[in-house]
Amino acid sequence: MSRASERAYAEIRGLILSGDAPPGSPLTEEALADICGVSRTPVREALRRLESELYVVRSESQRLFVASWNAEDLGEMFALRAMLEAHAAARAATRISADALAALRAGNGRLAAAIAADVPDVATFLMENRAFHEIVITAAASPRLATMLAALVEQPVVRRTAARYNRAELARSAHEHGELVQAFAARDAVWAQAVMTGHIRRAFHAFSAAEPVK
Amino acid sequence: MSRASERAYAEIRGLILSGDAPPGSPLTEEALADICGVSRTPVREALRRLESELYVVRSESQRLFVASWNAEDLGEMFALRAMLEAHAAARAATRISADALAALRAGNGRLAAAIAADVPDVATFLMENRAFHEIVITAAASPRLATMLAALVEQPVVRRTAARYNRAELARSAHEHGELVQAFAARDAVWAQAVMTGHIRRAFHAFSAAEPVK
DNA sequence: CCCCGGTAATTTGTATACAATAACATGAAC
DNA sequence: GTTCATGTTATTGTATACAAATTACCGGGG
Repeated sequence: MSRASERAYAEIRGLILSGDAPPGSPLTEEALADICGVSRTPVREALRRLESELYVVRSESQRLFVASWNAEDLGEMFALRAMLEAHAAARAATRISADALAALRAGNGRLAAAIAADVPDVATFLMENRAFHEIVITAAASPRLATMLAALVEQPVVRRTAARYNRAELARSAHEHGELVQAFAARDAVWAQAVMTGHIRRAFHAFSAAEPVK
Repeated sequence: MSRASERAYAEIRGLILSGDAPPGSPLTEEALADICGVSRTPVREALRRLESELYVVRSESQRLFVASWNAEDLGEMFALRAMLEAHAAARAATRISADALAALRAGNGRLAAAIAADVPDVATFLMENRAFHEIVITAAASPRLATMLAALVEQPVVRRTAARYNRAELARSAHEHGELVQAFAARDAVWAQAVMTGHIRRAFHAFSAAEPVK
């Protein structure tokens, strides 16, 4: 995708992620074209992509809306994510490079230190958390798996989960990441898979408890 | 998607599935527009969709080609399919309706009878096989899971696997479907998941043995 | 013979105009 | 007051023209 449609994609995605375009709100091509400063053509391409990534949904009459979700959707997304990401962890355990493993260890060390020092910098946590999971997915070396996971993890509602952690949950998350590093170091696929399954499912339940979906 | 782009999508997809557009061959918008009898605009939309469904791949210079695969890709696709479809079977076991279960039983009965009577009608088998798996996926009631599976199962190379079965493999497949029906009737998610896992993995190994990828 | 520029040809990207379709509002009939 | 028909408006779908980028080809130089 080239310049204009790429810009439009980033712009519209930003509107959705920031909440400026809330779930369920309609998206018209012309309005978005004005906002992005391009014509409708690249906007249409961006919307197609956002649709395939489940950011937007299309009504039977071809009108587009920001995707919304209910409790059932959320449960479904996390169940799939747990399964796929645990599979990724299992693959990563036997494939991860020494460099990548070191990067995981370093990132998690930084995070643990910040938590221990009682510096609950949420932005830092989100960044480190994201980097951790991305390294694991890359190490799994399965492009289709990566694509599928991206469709789940990039969903705004899923990204929001980690932002809601309290201090105890941050510490728990960092501890689980630490255990994953151990499992990777031991090249133990079964162990890694089990830890990741629990890691994701606990994240889901902590989030559900904290922010019950209407 | 509306008339012209829908037609273009079906037309181009047909070219890929039939082999008229073999893996690796380039796809230019104008040529496809001529073939489909529409302008480039709906062709572009169709190609975007085919790209998101992995039928076509895009080079770094934005040129499109029919997707190709190697042995590693094939193994990856089947590993993912086994995991996802086993999950679908597990969900279906506790959710499937009496009607859907009856449809599975009936379809598999027809198939078993045809095999027993030594009528190896491949087209019939493919149709029944496809219907069986589709009922299971529908019964799983997880739209995201269905989308992910479709991206795998619809791949030409995957669809080809079942077409290569010999008589013994047909019988085996029908028998496994029968066991799945039993597991569903018993509402046994663990059993259904295990049977489906083996079913897909055996299909993969039978195919790999019969048609080693260059 | 190979390599390197430069130009022509091909291909994709974007903008715009117009057509088709769906949503909406208005008003008449019951 | 409700309902249905109809015209109006808004929105999406398609075609086309042109711009930008990439590729291919050709000629000259090393």
